[in-house]
Amino acid sequence: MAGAGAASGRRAGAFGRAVLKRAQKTDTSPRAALLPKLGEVFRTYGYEGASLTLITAATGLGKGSLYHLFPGGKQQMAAEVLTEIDQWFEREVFAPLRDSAEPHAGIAHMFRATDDYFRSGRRVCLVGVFALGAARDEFTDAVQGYFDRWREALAQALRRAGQARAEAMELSEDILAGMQGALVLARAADDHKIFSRALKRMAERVPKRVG
Amino acid sequence: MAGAGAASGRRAGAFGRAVLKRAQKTDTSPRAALLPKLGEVFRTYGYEGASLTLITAATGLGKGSLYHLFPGGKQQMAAEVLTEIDQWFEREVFAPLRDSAEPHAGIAHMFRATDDYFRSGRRVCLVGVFALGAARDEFTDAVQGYFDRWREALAQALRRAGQARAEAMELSEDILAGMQGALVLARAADDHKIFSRALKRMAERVPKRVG
DNA sequence: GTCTATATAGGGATAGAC
DNA sequence: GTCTATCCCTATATAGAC
Repeated sequence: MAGAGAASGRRAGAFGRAVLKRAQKTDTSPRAALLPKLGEVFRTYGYEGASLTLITAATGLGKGSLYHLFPGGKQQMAAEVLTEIDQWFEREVFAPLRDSAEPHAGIAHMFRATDDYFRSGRRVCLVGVFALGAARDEFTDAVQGYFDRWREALAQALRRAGQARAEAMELSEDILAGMQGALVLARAADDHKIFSRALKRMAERVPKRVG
Repeated sequence: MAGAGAASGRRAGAFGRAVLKRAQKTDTSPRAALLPKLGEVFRTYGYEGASLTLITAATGLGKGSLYHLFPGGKQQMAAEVLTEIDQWFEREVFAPLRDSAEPHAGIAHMFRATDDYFRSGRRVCLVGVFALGAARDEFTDAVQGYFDRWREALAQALRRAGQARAEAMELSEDILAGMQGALVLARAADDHKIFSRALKRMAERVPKRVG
């Protein structure tokens, strides 16, 4: 779930489907199926804590198979997981924020998709976990880009919704920080409702549509 | 720095000083001097990533010395670091929130002390780092207690400042989450100003004193 | 493409000299 | 109280059989 490709393969001949797949960069190779499982291991144990033993247990594959699929080892696994996460957010969150005709709809969609993705607070943010640790320096671009493009897309939607430039910048920063912090607090207290409450309050801080 | 004991040993005879030390639990043993250095290693590399090799480099002590001082190994080191952090916040942040005659003064003091402690965003929160990783389960009480008592002390100050019970609970949660999230974003973007901006905006969300 | 060795390095931890 | 030397285990990674 939450992975790429859930929306593919709907109605197309063999040729059309292949084109579609390439166009959307949907990967049906065995590696693609592993990425969500790898993601959960990195999320739970962090980059350093995610040992190959834990990874073999989570994936059901031996080390030999893993290195066959990811010759670059753990680093490549994490890099591909980050790429997949980025693509998911680009499609499900950033693009709607930028493209939806009605900016409030895009913002509402962001809150829904985010709540889903983080399982209403039961799941932490892998990019946040990496950002806080030493792994940040090994995955700088992915970590910076994720938050940067999220903030930028959200600020743009807020501006389109009528907010002044400075206020849109500030509120987008507040909302992103509020979500990340709520994930920290939720996991610290082992109480996922902290995240739901925070999401709700942040949605309320978005100025309503005039008229 | 930012550790315990900076305020001790000011003006007291040998006996008075000893009493003072015990009363404040100020520890002048060599172990106490190591805790800040250990803290920085755990903060930077996380619990799993903080290898004894890194720790020996940061402290200038060999493994033998470290195990002489901390027979419980890495676990004990981390536990004592967490205790020291907790004591520092209890003294510099939680107690002022609870005890200051003027609640707004306690809250203002919290923002100043927090800005200092996190070096205006250049430093991440060790408790937050632990909370997000697998170490949380090994240090549950310390991790839960830290955020819990902070939130509780802040909510109490907000109530004393005139806020309704429910609003005080919500705002205290927002402020804690906002700070933690801002530390994540600041480190992700490698831009500590994100934290300062967030602190300022959160201070503005605290209702002003009436009159 | 998957597995079972195996190689090599680094992990945490201990013993014992000084 | 500090060091060096060492133990044993687990880490990542590779080779090669199937």
